[in-house]
Amino acid sequence: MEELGYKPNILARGLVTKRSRVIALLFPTSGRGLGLTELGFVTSAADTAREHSYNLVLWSLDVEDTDQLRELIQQGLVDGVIVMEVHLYDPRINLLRELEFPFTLIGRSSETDHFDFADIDFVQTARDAVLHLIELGHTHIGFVNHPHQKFNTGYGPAVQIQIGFEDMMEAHNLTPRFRFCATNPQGGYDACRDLLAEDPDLTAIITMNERAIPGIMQAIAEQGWTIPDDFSLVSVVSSPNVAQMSIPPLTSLDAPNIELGRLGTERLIQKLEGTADHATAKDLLPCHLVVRGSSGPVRPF
Amino acid sequence: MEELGYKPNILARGLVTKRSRVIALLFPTSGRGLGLTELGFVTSAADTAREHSYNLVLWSLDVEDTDQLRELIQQGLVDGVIVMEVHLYDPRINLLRELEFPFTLIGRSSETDHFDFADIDFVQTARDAVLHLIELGHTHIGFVNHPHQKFNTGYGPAVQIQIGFEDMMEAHNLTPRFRFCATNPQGGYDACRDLLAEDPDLTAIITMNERAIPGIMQAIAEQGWTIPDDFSLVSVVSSPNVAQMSIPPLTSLDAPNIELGRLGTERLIQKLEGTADHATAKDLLPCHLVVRGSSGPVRPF
DNA sequence: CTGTTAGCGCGTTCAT
DNA sequence: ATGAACGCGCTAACAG
Repeated sequence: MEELGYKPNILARGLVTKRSRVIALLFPTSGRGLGLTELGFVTSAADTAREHSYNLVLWSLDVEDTDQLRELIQQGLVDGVIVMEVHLYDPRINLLRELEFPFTLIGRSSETDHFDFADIDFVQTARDAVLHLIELGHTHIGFVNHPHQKFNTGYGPAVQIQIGFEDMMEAHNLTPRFRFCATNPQGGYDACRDLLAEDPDLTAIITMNERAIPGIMQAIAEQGWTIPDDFSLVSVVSSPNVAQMSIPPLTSLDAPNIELGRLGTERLIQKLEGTADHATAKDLLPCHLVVRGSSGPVRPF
Repeated sequence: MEELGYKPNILARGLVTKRSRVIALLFPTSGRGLGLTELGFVTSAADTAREHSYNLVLWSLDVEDTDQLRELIQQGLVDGVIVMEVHLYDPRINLLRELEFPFTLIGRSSETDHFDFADIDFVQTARDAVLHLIELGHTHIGFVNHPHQKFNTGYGPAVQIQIGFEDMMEAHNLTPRFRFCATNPQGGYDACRDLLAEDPDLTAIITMNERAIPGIMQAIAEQGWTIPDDFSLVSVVSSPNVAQMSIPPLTSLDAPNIELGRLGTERLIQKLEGTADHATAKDLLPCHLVVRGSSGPVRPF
């Protein structure tokens, strides 16, 4: 036949096999949450798809925009979707169920039992952060969360991580103090000062609000304190790049974003190929503790 | 016919029209260059594609991996590609030309005349940065570049921006001083100290090496200087998020990444639809100057 | 202008 | 074993 340079047309193949070997990554761009962590999802999902001879398309749809999602799915281009930035009550999930369309989640919804997902183990992450500080001798530890509104609307990470924080503190007979906080330096500054007013003996803060960090550090500096000699700061669910941008570089619990992207993608492909286990896959991965320069032994009295 | 719920199958359509309405974004993941700026390319390319009823697939191939690129193109899934992270001598471009496959560049190659591209106007950006500082009264200004090796291998931005810096300085009868610099805080620290040793009267530094910034700030602080009162720092070709993470927030020239992603994508689609102008499109966009807290009037002697 | 038909490039089935 | 024919779902070209 054609000895050289023949390549099957993937469209024609897809037309007859009913399988395009294309999957979509659903990531809302409007959610303001597009950071390095999300970029890790995207790149690792793309890499993983390629390894399995799949193509990954990007659908940057708003979470609420189920009309367009339905339309895209019905085009028939993709075999399944990976959902990012999952909300507790996520209209996209209802649609996918209704259409009986294959999907996996990166993140968790409210009906956690019924779906496959890969997510950060926020509770464990909070515990690891607290434990790290306790081992350094800290007993007065504060937590700076996301804004109150996010917590109230059931934003999973904000809820979960606070649970982990409170659990671990109480398990050690320590008082858990926390503040909600706007996602900007001013918010961090205010939250930090509030916490110090509530407990002047505070020697450490854990936060998962990256944008608030400069403000927190500012507030600490204004106390005349130096990090990490006088005060410790631990960033949780962050990305290495931002941790390394601070002075001193931040001790952090880095999000397992590469692993999560890979897991979500592989699981979806398994479903499509029919090689998945029967049980739904629930992968909870803890963050990686990386001790950099912002945490140290508690200051002597 | 079918009153409700009929959607054309896009694969079948593509098979007959010879146009899948799918385009690919080529972005090398191994290049270590995956930052917020690149994320902006990806999201805006995806958004723009969607607006024109195109799908965007992600091909995270290594720059050198032309074999796999050829294979993917010959699959016939995509109508054209957008090339990111363009190298001056980029094997991908040769392949695309050889295959006569439609493409646009985000960035520039050596044969700038023959291809469509959208890129940052680095020369103008450097000039804007210098001008900003000159207007503040600074006359002793240093520049911290990327590593020497990147410069030597013809990494476009590193070359272009230095040209702009030197031009503008000499046009004002000022001495341009610069250092190459490893992409980490230690590199920034060393480069800053070198520059200060060479010219103790230095009052401002421009850098496009984001990772070096903490080190630069550290070196300034060790001089007993405060930013922006005693020393000014301007970050060029950066992204707002990192500028806002510093204390004080950095005056920066933010990359026009959204616009670039949009331009590259629209131009490719125009080519595919045959609605493009005959002339090759060369879009050079300057960065946006955003004055935050790291630049101020030169300190009095 | 509406209705019919051919064929895009494959995988699959059926016949040899 | 190898080979011919059919059809996936659509658009384009053509006939009425």
